[in-house]
Amino acid sequence: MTDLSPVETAACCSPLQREPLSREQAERVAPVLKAMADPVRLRLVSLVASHKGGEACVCDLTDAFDLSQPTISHHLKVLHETGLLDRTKRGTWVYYKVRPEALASIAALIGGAGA
Amino acid sequence: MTDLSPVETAACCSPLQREPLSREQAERVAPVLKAMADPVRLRLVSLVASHKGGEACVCDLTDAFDLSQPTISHHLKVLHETGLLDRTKRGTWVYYKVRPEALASIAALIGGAGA
DNA sequence: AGCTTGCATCGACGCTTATCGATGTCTCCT
DNA sequence: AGGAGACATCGATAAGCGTCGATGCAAGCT
Repeated sequence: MTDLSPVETAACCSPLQREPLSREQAERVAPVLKAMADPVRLRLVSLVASHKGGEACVCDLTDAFDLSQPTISHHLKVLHETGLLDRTKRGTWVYYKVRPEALASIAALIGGAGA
Repeated sequence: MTDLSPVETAACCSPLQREPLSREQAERVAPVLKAMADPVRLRLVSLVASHKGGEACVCDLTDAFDLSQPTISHHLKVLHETGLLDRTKRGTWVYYKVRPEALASIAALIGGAGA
């Protein structure tokens, strides 16, 4: 019981087009997709990923939106709890970093062709 | 203005980790992810994809769930309007078929590595 | 014509969620 | 110690969404 994050439990499914997803599998995968199914969170992931060093602090991200700081913090929390973003605190700042394997496993699930 | 479906307008973005998504791009892509961010719809796509001939009629799908027929119909409508599923009526039955390019473009957007 | 079957649409209900302002916590600086 | 800045948490509100039963519509059968 190492308490896997949603994205980790989602990694162990064969591609969508390969064989039918079980109910349990679908219920584990859906939250991960749901975490990305928001314009703000999509941009957050994208901003963090393409930021210098592959990580960004909250202050960098907050400036990119016309949203309040608590709202951004909330979205980052969702992405972190899902296992899509890593969190590191250094001094006063908190840095977020994408987990490439997470995105890769989702992509494999969705786009995994018959091959 | 050939009235593109969401998934088609979403196809023309570079991968998430490549460069930051614009607000407009994010708002076009999010609905597509949202369409897949549901356990039932995930299973529907998976069931249709792996069904004989790559297509399935609604009756086949309804039997796979403990949900009412209107509910399944609603989910299929969402998937169809997003451009993920094609719809064909033959006689009394309606057949749904996945659009592999749609899934592929989403996968490319999410998992498109730096390479 | 009338009935039956397959699927879509409608209206309603309850739950989830995105957003905000206010507040709390922690760290750094003076 | 005290103040300031960075980020998280809380409580509230409004909008969105999944689900249902009831109904509508079209195609095939008797």
